[in-house]
Amino acid sequence: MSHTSQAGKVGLDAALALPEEGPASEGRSPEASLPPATVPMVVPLVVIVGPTAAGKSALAVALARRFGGEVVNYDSVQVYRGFDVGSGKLRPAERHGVPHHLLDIVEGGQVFTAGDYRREATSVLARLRERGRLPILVGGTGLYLRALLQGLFEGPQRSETLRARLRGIVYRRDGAFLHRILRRLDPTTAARIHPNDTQKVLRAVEVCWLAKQPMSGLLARDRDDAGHPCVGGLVGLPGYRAIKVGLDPDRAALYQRINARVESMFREAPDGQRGLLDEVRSALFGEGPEASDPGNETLGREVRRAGPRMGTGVRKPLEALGYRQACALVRGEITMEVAVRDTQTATRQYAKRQMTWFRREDGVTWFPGFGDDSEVQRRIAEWVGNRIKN
RNA sequence: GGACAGGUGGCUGAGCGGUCAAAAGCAGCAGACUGUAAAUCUGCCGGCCCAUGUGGCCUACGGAGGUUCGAACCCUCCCCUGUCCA
Repeated sequence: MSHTSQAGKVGLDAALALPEEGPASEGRSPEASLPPATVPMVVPLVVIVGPTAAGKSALAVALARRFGGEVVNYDSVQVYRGFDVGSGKLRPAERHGVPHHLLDIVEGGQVFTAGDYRREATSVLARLRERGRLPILVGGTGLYLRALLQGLFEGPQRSETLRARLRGIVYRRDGAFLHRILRRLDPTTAARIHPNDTQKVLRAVEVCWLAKQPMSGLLARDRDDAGHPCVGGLVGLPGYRAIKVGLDPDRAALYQRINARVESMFREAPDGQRGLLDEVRSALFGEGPEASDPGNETLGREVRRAGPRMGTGVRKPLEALGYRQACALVRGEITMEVAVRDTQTATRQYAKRQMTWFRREDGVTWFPGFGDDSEVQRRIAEWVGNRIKN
């Protein structure tokens, strides 16, 4: 099941390797069960889950200081450089010297996916293991966390060319038509995905097409390309024992915090620091590699017709909560009041979705309250301390 | 004081004699989620009841009366709100 850190890494990389490589072309002979000597020690890994604004980041820092850990981000917006205030990144001073990983690793114009995340995160974890540091995962993107902990099935990466073609179909016909195509390619998966969920239908068609086999088949595999056993096409994260902490603050209190936080994000920062609007302005109009933005107008129209899409010229993080509204505000399309209100609402809804996702995450121990409350920190630290020992 | 326009479920807003517990959107609640995920999508959404259904009952379209077999929709009066004229 497990491998040494080196072997494990290689194995993972192979497992994650992408479509170009032929199926059985591996030179390595699959070692389904490695000799015990090379099996790595199973090390603990702390995971913090919970809705936005619950104080996860503060808790992470507190735990890191207490247990000699380092923070590893699993938030899909915080990975972007230059998107700090709006994504709720801890400011350097608030990190109290604790190293943070996987922040600011992508430029605004670049696409970053769950697969990319898994690749980056596994290598960070390997490095921490070598240094004997306790990894503390914090963030809010359930899919990224799952991609890391459980793995992703071995399927093709997204292909912009194919997607462009498929989108053309959606354009000319409709989403339901694409779903009918999927039904022919892979009835099992088609049954699982609602015809209106074009984004997921599109991905499924892409997978079937590129892999030249039904996606449901890939999901049912019990052995990965390298011959290692896996479940449902997932290779998991061998060598780690996840200790999962969930923050479960009072709903009304959380919503109040969200409202207040959003409000202050939109206000110009008093102490000369960059605020949300500054971030948006520089992402939109200049400074930085992603300054010029030719095809944006045309794309805007496409976006409206075919739903939010990515492509050249569109910066993914600008579609994120708060940034989207801030853009509209900077362009003069909405007022400050509306921008704030919309962002507050959208953020509350996001928090709700996170709760739905994390509620069904396996093995989470939930704690009431906020993560920046010292009493809550103390209780959780005590509990985590016990879990690390066993 | 006069002339119009209007008052509909938490909000916006359709409906203008029966098929209306009342379109649609928003908000809210619940859920799904395997490479865009701070995304995308689904269900529920006046109350109560048998909880099987193209089910039953109650309360609802500013208030009070009236016309009608039947009214959110028509008439009368009253109370509010907006615009205009004084």
